[in-house]
Amino acid sequence: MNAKSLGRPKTDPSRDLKRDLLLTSRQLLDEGGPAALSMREVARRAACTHQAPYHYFENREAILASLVADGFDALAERLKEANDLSVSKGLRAALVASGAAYVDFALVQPGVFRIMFRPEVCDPSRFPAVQASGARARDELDRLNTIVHGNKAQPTMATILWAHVHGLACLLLDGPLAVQFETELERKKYLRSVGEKFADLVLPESV
Amino acid sequence: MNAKSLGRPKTDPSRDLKRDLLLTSRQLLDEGGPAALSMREVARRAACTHQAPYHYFENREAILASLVADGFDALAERLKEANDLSVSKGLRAALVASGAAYVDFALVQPGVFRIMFRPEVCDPSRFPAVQASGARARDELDRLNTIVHGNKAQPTMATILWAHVHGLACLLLDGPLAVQFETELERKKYLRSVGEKFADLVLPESV
DNA sequence: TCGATATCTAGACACCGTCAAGCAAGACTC
DNA sequence: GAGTCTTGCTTGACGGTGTCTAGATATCGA
Repeated sequence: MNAKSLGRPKTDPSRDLKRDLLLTSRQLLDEGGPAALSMREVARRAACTHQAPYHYFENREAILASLVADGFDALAERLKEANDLSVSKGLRAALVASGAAYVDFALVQPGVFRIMFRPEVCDPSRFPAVQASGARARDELDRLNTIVHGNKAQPTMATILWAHVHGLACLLLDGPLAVQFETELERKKYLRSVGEKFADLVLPESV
Repeated sequence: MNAKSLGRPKTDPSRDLKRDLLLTSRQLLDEGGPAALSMREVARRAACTHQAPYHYFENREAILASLVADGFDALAERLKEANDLSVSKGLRAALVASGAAYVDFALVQPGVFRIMFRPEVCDPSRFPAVQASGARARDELDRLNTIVHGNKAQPTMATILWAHVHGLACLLLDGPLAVQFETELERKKYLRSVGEKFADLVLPESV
């Protein structure tokens, strides 16, 4: 039986409910965090009954897991692009760009970023796709470490790199840095100087 | 009217329901995150009706806010003790101890730590006590910055310090470092070497 | 004795996630 | 072209949730 050709095609082929549900979910997540993402509200906004989402997602956590996996993929992609700068622009540029990419991702997709490291919201051990995408992001940060330190790279240094960018993103999203800046320009300027300062610490010989 | 002397004293004076509710809440938070903290479950565990908690807390968020404020106070206290080491043991010892104190706090009170930087769970702007306690913790980290850098201290450096310890705590609690270690001893050893390595970066002259 | 007040209890409401059942219609088999 | 399979939903129900409203009861000051 060819599953693809069976069954009723959508009455409105221009509509993709699954995609709409994911878009709506991301919106709700950005607006009010995971607590604001209810199956019934998602359904209401996507203009379907409260059970329709269960056709595409086993349960609420499966929606979150899908968003988290996509989030890690997007983050890995951004980090890869930043790391690749090392070829054309050198170590230091790659280091600064990676930090900026990580923080920028958190600011652009705050709702998803906030749940990406929260096992009680979405437990990676129950979603292999989340684990795989998470590993991809992690690999890029490890790669940054070897780019910066070459064969002298140590795991402790990779941890320091990740802790720095992750902590910075958290403080900017929800911590004291969230309310400190009047304009986006100010914030970017400050972030840039933090990035440069951190690069000075990690690559003192290049000061 | 002296509000303290009015009203019915507790039938069982050895019982302090408010305290019990807070203890129970912290337990639930550690067990399953904020989603697991329901007013009704708190009431059940504290052996009262589902409405009794409302006598002491305006709503669910008020319980969380109380825990968060206490959490920031405890964190500030730990950081203060670590910073004070600078007098007897020097800058570097204070720097390493502060990082260890921050991370240790997150591991000892994971449930509370996880919601301390999550405005959608507990919005500081609605709870002045949370803001005040949060500022106290922040002040200690700023103080660490001036201890380490003296009159050359810059805000960017304070941000780097906070981002480092906060990121480390997050990665350890819920990130990739959470599953990496077999024993607590291994984890402590690794954390120690991360702390020393970070101190090397921040205080290169003392290497 | 009599409110006033603290400390709760009891019931109701709307909303939540999700289980169970069913229905309409295109695609395939014959 | 009838019958069956399958998809993509809809409808209804259940027990759980936060919280509003309305008491109930016990102890104090007067």
